Amino acid sequence: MRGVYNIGQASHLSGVTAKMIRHYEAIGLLPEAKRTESGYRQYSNEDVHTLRFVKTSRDLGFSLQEIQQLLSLWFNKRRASRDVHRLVEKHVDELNQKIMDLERMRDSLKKLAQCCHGDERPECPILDQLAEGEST
Amino acid sequence: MRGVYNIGQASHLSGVTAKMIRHYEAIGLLPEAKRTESGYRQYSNEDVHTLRFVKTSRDLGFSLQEIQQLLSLWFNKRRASRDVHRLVEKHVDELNQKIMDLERMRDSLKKLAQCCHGDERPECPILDQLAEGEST
DNA sequence: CTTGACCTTCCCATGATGGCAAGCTTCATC
DNA sequence: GATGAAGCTTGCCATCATGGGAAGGTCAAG
Repeated sequence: MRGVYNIGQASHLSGVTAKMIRHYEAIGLLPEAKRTESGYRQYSNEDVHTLRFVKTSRDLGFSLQEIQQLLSLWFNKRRASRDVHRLVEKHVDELNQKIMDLERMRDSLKKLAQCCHGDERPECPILDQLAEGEST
Repeated sequence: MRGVYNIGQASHLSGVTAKMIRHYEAIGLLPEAKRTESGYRQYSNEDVHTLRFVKTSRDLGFSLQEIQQLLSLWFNKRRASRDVHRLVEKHVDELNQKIMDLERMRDSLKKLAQCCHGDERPECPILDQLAEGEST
Protein backbone atom coordinates (compact mmCIF):
# COMPACT_ATOMS: atom_id res chain seq x y z
CA MET A 1 0.00 0.00 0.00
CA ARG A 2 2.45 2.60 1.21
CA GLY A 3 4.91 1.23 -1.29
CA VAL A 4 7.73 0.93 1.23
CA TYR A 5 8.31 -2.35 3.01
CA ASN A 6 10.62 -3.90 5.54
CA ILE A 7 12.27 -7.14 4.59
CA GLY A 8 9.63 -9.18 6.44
CA GLN A 9 6.80 -7.56 4.53
CA ALA A 10 8.65 -7.90 1.25
CA SER A 11 9.12 -11.53 2.14
CA HIS A 12 5.40 -12.06 2.71
CA LEU A 13 4.47 -10.24 -0.45
CA SER A 14 6.96 -12.12 -2.61
CA GLY A 15 7.15 -15.55 -1.04
CA VAL A 16 10.94 -15.30 -0.75
CA THR A 17 12.23 -15.72 2.80
CA ALA A 18 14.02 -12.78 4.40
CA LYS A 19 17.05 -14.99 4.72
CA MET A 20 17.11 -15.56 1.00
CA ILE A 21 16.46 -11.93 0.11
CA ARG A 22 19.58 -11.00 2.04
CA HIS A 23 21.47 -13.83 0.43
CA TYR A 24 20.45 -12.80 -3.07
CA GLU A 25 21.65 -9.32 -2.31
CA ALA A 26 24.92 -10.61 -0.90
CA ILE A 27 25.76 -12.63 -4.00
CA GLY A 28 24.82 -9.82 -6.33
CA LEU A 29 21.67 -11.34 -7.78
CA LEU A 30 19.77 -8.31 -6.49
CA PRO A 31 21.13 -4.77 -6.14
CA GLU A 32 21.81 -3.50 -2.64
CA ALA A 33 18.58 -2.41 -1.02
CA LYS A 34 18.12 1.11 0.27
CA ARG A 35 18.42 1.45 4.02
CA THR A 36 16.72 3.51 6.68
CA GLU A 37 18.96 5.58 8.93
CA SER A 38 19.04 2.73 11.38
CA GLY A 39 20.08 0.23 8.74
CA TYR A 40 16.78 -1.51 7.95
CA ARG A 41 16.42 -2.55 4.34
CA GLN A 42 13.59 -0.88 2.43
CA TYR A 43 11.76 -2.31 -0.54
CA SER A 44 9.50 -0.64 -3.08
CA ASN A 45 6.64 -2.23 -4.99
CA GLU A 46 9.01 -2.60 -7.89
CA ASP A 47 11.52 -4.41 -5.70
CA VAL A 48 8.77 -6.78 -4.57
CA HIS A 49 7.89 -7.34 -8.20
CA THR A 50 11.48 -8.34 -8.88
CA LEU A 51 11.42 -10.68 -5.91
CA ARG A 52 8.31 -12.35 -7.29
CA PHE A 53 10.08 -12.77 -10.61
CA VAL A 54 12.90 -14.53 -8.83
CA LYS A 55 10.49 -16.69 -6.85
CA THR A 56 8.59 -17.78 -9.92
CA SER A 57 11.80 -18.58 -11.73
CA ARG A 58 13.07 -20.65 -8.80
CA ASP A 59 9.77 -22.52 -8.73
CA LEU A 60 10.36 -23.37 -12.35
CA GLY A 61 13.73 -24.83 -11.49
CA PHE A 62 16.07 -22.15 -12.81
CA SER A 63 19.38 -21.82 -11.00
CA LEU A 64 20.30 -18.47 -9.49
CA GLN A 65 22.88 -18.11 -12.20
CA GLU A 66 20.21 -18.52 -14.86
CA ILE A 67 17.90 -16.18 -13.00
CA GLN A 68 20.58 -13.54 -13.11
CA GLN A 69 20.54 -13.82 -16.90
CA LEU A 70 16.75 -13.78 -16.98
CA LEU A 71 16.69 -10.67 -14.81
CA SER A 72 19.11 -8.80 -17.00
CA LEU A 73 17.05 -9.75 -20.05
CA TRP A 74 13.95 -8.61 -18.23
CA PHE A 75 15.50 -5.25 -17.42
CA ASN A 76 16.93 -4.80 -20.90
CA LYS A 77 14.14 -3.38 -23.03
CA ARG A 78 16.23 -3.95 -26.17
CA ARG A 79 16.71 -7.67 -25.58
CA ALA A 80 16.05 -10.22 -28.32
CA SER A 81 13.32 -12.63 -27.25
CA ARG A 82 15.48 -15.27 -28.91
CA ASP A 83 17.88 -15.06 -25.99
CA VAL A 84 15.14 -15.73 -23.49
CA HIS A 85 13.76 -18.52 -25.60
CA ARG A 86 17.15 -20.18 -25.89
CA LEU A 87 17.64 -20.04 -22.14
CA VAL A 88 14.28 -21.67 -21.55
CA GLU A 89 14.86 -24.37 -24.14
CA LYS A 90 18.18 -25.25 -22.57
CA HIS A 91 16.52 -25.52 -19.19
CA VAL A 92 13.75 -27.70 -20.60
CA ASP A 93 16.40 -30.02 -22.03
CA GLU A 94 18.10 -30.27 -18.66
CA LEU A 95 14.80 -31.00 -16.97
CA ASN A 96 14.08 -33.72 -19.50
CA GLN A 97 17.47 -35.24 -18.85
CA LYS A 98 16.88 -35.26 -15.11
CA ILE A 99 13.42 -36.72 -15.57
CA MET A 100 14.80 -39.54 -17.68
CA ASP A 101 17.51 -40.24 -15.14
CA LEU A 102 14.99 -40.46 -12.33
CA GLU A 103 12.63 -42.60 -14.40
CA ARG A 104 15.44 -44.99 -15.15
CA MET A 105 16.16 -45.30 -11.44
CA ARG A 106 12.51 -45.70 -10.57
CA ASP A 107 11.92 -48.38 -13.19
CA SER A 108 14.98 -50.34 -12.10
CA LEU A 109 13.85 -50.20 -8.50
CA LYS A 110 10.32 -51.20 -9.35
CA LYS A 111 11.60 -54.25 -11.16
CA LEU A 112 13.78 -55.13 -8.21
CA ALA A 113 10.99 -54.62 -5.72
CA GLN A 114 8.70 -56.95 -7.65
CA CYS A 115 11.10 -59.82 -7.16
CA CYS A 116 11.27 -59.40 -3.40
CA HIS A 117 8.81 -61.17 -1.15
CA GLY A 118 8.86 -58.37 1.38
CA ASP A 119 8.07 -60.57 4.33
CA GLU A 120 9.92 -61.79 7.40
CA ARG A 121 12.25 -64.03 5.39
CA PRO A 122 15.83 -62.84 4.89
CA GLU A 123 16.18 -63.82 1.23
CA CYS A 124 16.14 -60.62 -0.76
CA PRO A 125 16.74 -60.30 -4.50
CA ILE A 126 17.00 -56.54 -4.07
CA LEU A 127 20.12 -56.80 -1.95
CA ASP A 128 21.44 -59.50 -4.26
CA GLN A 129 21.07 -57.21 -7.24
CA LEU A 130 22.63 -54.25 -5.46
CA ALA A 131 25.56 -56.48 -4.62
CA GLU A 132 25.86 -57.76 -8.19
CA GLY A 133 26.17 -54.23 -9.42
CA GLU A 134 23.31 -54.44 -11.87
CA SER A 135 21.74 -51.01 -11.69
CA THR A 136 19.48 -51.95 -14.59
CA MET B 1 44.06 -61.07 -8.25
CA ARG B 2 46.21 -60.85 -5.16
CA GLY B 3 43.13 -59.78 -3.27
CA VAL B 4 44.82 -56.76 -1.72
CA TYR B 5 44.44 -53.37 -3.34
CA ASN B 6 45.48 -49.79 -2.88
CA ILE B 7 42.78 -47.19 -2.89
CA GLY B 8 43.38 -46.38 -6.56
CA GLN B 9 42.92 -49.99 -7.59
CA ALA B 10 39.87 -50.35 -5.39
CA SER B 11 38.54 -47.23 -7.05
CA HIS B 12 39.02 -48.66 -10.54
CA LEU B 13 37.47 -51.96 -9.59
CA SER B 14 34.45 -50.41 -7.92
CA GLY B 15 33.83 -47.24 -9.87
CA VAL B 16 33.93 -45.16 -6.69
CA THR B 17 36.53 -42.38 -6.75
CA ALA B 18 39.35 -42.55 -4.21
CA LYS B 19 38.15 -39.26 -2.86
CA MET B 20 34.74 -40.69 -2.16
CA ILE B 21 36.08 -43.88 -0.65
CA ARG B 22 37.97 -41.80 1.90
CA HIS B 23 34.91 -39.66 2.46
CA TYR B 24 32.66 -42.66 3.04
CA GLU B 25 35.15 -43.93 5.58
CA ALA B 26 35.34 -40.52 7.26
CA ILE B 27 31.59 -40.26 7.74
CA GLY B 28 31.31 -43.83 8.97
CA LEU B 29 29.49 -45.30 6.00
CA LEU B 30 32.39 -47.73 5.61
CA PRO B 31 34.53 -49.15 8.40
CA GLU B 32 38.09 -47.86 8.70
CA ALA B 33 40.28 -49.58 6.16
CA LYS B 34 43.34 -51.54 7.21
CA ARG B 35 46.62 -49.75 6.67
CA THR B 36 50.09 -50.75 5.61
CA GLU B 37 52.97 -49.77 7.90
CA SER B 38 53.39 -46.59 5.89
CA GLY B 39 49.72 -45.68 6.20
CA TYR B 40 48.35 -46.74 2.80
CA ARG B 41 44.79 -48.03 2.92
CA GLN B 42 44.35 -51.68 1.91
CA TYR B 43 41.25 -53.23 0.43
CA SER B 44 40.24 -56.86 0.05
CA ASN B 45 38.01 -58.33 -2.63
CA GLU B 46 35.22 -58.22 -0.10
CA ASP B 47 35.82 -54.53 0.49
CA VAL B 48 35.66 -53.92 -3.23
CA HIS B 49 32.41 -55.84 -3.30
CA THR B 50 31.01 -53.52 -0.66
CA LEU B 51 32.18 -50.52 -2.66
CA ARG B 52 30.35 -51.81 -5.69
CA PHE B 53 27.23 -52.21 -3.58
CA VAL B 54 27.52 -48.58 -2.57
CA LYS B 55 28.15 -47.50 -6.16
CA THR B 56 25.14 -49.34 -7.48
CA SER B 57 22.96 -47.91 -4.75
CA ARG B 58 24.16 -44.39 -5.49
CA ASP B 59 23.43 -44.92 -9.18
CA LEU B 60 19.90 -45.81 -8.17
CA GLY B 61 19.57 -42.54 -6.32
CA PHE B 62 19.77 -43.70 -2.72
CA SER B 63 21.21 -41.20 -0.27
CA LEU B 64 24.25 -42.17 1.75
CA GLN B 65 22.00 -42.32 4.77
CA GLU B 66 19.76 -44.85 3.04
CA ILE B 67 22.77 -46.77 1.82
CA GLN B 68 23.95 -47.10 5.38
CA GLN B 69 20.65 -48.81 6.18
CA LEU B 70 20.89 -50.97 3.08
CA LEU B 71 24.40 -52.01 4.01
CA SER B 72 23.43 -53.00 7.51
CA LEU B 73 20.54 -55.03 6.10
CA TRP B 74 22.92 -56.62 3.62
CA PHE B 75 25.33 -57.59 6.38
CA ASN B 76 22.60 -58.83 8.68
CA LYS B 77 21.80 -62.37 7.62
CA ARG B 78 18.73 -62.40 9.87
CA ARG B 79 17.11 -59.36 8.26
CA ALA B 80 13.49 -59.39 7.14
CA SER B 81 13.24 -58.75 3.42
CA ARG B 82 10.25 -56.60 4.32
CA ASP B 83 12.60 -53.96 5.68
CA VAL B 84 14.52 -53.80 2.43
CA HIS B 85 11.32 -53.74 0.44
CA ARG B 86 9.92 -50.89 2.51
CA LEU B 87 13.08 -48.83 2.02
CA VAL B 88 12.91 -49.31 -1.71
CA GLU B 89 9.21 -48.47 -1.92
CA LYS B 90 9.80 -45.27 0.01
CA HIS B 91 12.59 -44.34 -2.36
CA VAL B 92 10.40 -45.08 -5.39
CA ASP B 93 7.75 -42.79 -3.95
CA GLU B 94 10.29 -40.02 -3.52
CA LEU B 95 11.53 -40.51 -7.06
CA ASN B 96 7.97 -40.31 -8.35
CA GLN B 97 7.45 -37.09 -6.44
CA LYS B 98 10.59 -35.57 -7.90
CA ILE B 99 9.64 -36.71 -11.38
CA MET B 100 6.24 -35.10 -11.07
CA ASP B 101 7.78 -31.87 -9.82
CA LEU B 102 10.18 -31.74 -12.73
CA GLU B 103 7.46 -32.62 -15.23
CA ARG B 104 5.31 -29.83 -13.88
CA MET B 105 8.18 -27.39 -14.36
CA ARG B 106 8.94 -28.69 -17.83
CA ASP B 107 5.33 -28.51 -18.97
CA SER B 108 4.93 -24.96 -17.68
CA LEU B 109 8.08 -23.91 -19.47
CA LYS B 110 7.10 -25.61 -22.70
CA LYS B 111 3.81 -23.75 -22.67
CA LEU B 112 5.62 -20.50 -22.06
CA ALA B 113 8.18 -21.15 -24.76
CA GLN B 114 5.46 -21.84 -27.31
CA CYS B 115 4.08 -18.32 -26.86
CA CYS B 116 7.45 -16.67 -27.47
CA HIS B 117 8.53 -15.72 -30.97
CA GLY B 118 12.18 -16.34 -30.18
CA ASP B 119 13.49 -13.84 -32.68
CA GLU B 120 15.21 -10.45 -32.54
CA ARG B 121 12.14 -8.67 -31.20
CA PRO B 122 12.09 -7.74 -27.52
CA GLU B 123 8.47 -8.70 -26.78
CA CYS B 124 8.60 -11.85 -24.71
CA PRO B 125 5.64 -13.59 -23.10
CA ILE B 126 8.04 -15.75 -21.13
CA LEU B 127 9.43 -12.80 -19.21
CA ASP B 128 5.92 -11.41 -18.87
CA GLN B 129 4.74 -14.62 -17.28
CA LEU B 130 7.74 -14.87 -14.98
CA ALA B 131 6.98 -11.33 -13.87
CA GLU B 132 3.29 -12.08 -13.35
CA GLY B 133 4.19 -14.89 -11.02
CA GLU B 134 2.26 -17.56 -12.86
CA SER B 135 4.41 -20.63 -12.50
CA THR B 136 1.67 -22.69 -14.10
C1' DC C 1 10.07 2.51 30.22
C1' DT C 2 9.43 -2.15 29.32
C1' DT C 3 8.22 -5.85 26.28
C1' DG C 4 7.88 -8.25 22.17
C1' DA C 5 8.33 -8.33 17.39
C1' DC C 6 11.27 -7.10 14.06
C1' DC C 7 15.69 -6.08 12.12
C1' DT C 8 21.04 -6.41 11.70
C1' DT C 9 25.47 -9.24 10.95
C1' DC C 10 28.13 -13.36 11.43
C1' DC C 11 29.06 -18.11 11.71
C1' DC C 12 27.88 -22.88 10.97
C1' DA C 13 25.33 -26.87 8.76
C1' DT C 14 23.32 -29.53 5.14
C1' DG C 15 24.65 -33.50 0.92
C1' DA C 16 27.66 -35.32 -2.31
C1' DT C 17 31.23 -34.20 -4.72
C1' DG C 18 35.52 -31.97 -6.67
C1' DG C 19 40.07 -29.50 -6.54
C1' DC C 20 44.38 -28.31 -4.88
C1' DA C 21 48.59 -28.22 -2.07
C1' DA C 22 52.29 -30.03 0.75
C1' DG C 23 54.50 -33.86 1.87
C1' DC C 24 55.45 -39.03 2.08
C1' DT C 25 55.93 -43.88 -0.33
C1' DT C 26 56.71 -47.03 -3.85
C1' DC C 27 58.62 -48.65 -7.87
C1' DA C 28 60.88 -48.70 -12.24
C1' DT C 29 64.63 -47.11 -14.80
C1' DC C 30 69.26 -45.47 -15.45
C1' DG D 1 72.09 -46.31 -5.33
C1' DA D 2 69.88 -42.15 -7.17
C1' DT D 3 66.25 -40.05 -9.48
C1' DG D 4 61.74 -39.19 -11.13
C1' DA D 5 57.04 -40.34 -11.79
C1' DA D 6 53.03 -42.08 -10.08
C1' DG D 7 50.40 -42.87 -6.23
C1' DC D 8 49.29 -42.23 -1.50
C1' DT D 9 48.37 -39.21 2.86
C1' DT D 10 45.86 -35.24 5.24
C1' DG D 11 43.64 -30.89 5.25
C1' DC D 12 41.34 -27.00 3.61
C1' DC D 13 38.23 -24.74 0.42
C1' DA D 14 34.39 -24.61 -3.13
C1' DT D 15 30.08 -25.84 -5.04
C1' DC D 16 24.45 -24.91 -4.71
C1' DA D 17 20.44 -23.17 -2.29
C1' DT D 18 18.87 -23.07 1.91
C1' DG D 19 18.13 -23.05 7.04
C1' DG D 20 19.36 -22.28 12.05
C1' DG D 21 20.89 -19.71 15.68
C1' DA D 22 23.32 -16.22 18.51
C1' DA D 23 24.27 -11.53 19.93
C1' DG D 24 22.80 -7.24 19.60
C1' DG D 25 20.18 -2.93 17.72
C1' DT D 26 15.31 -0.75 16.62
C1' DC D 27 10.59 0.21 16.80
C1' DA D 28 5.88 0.52 18.35
C1' DA D 29 2.32 -0.40 21.65
C1' DG D 30 0.98 -0.74 26.23
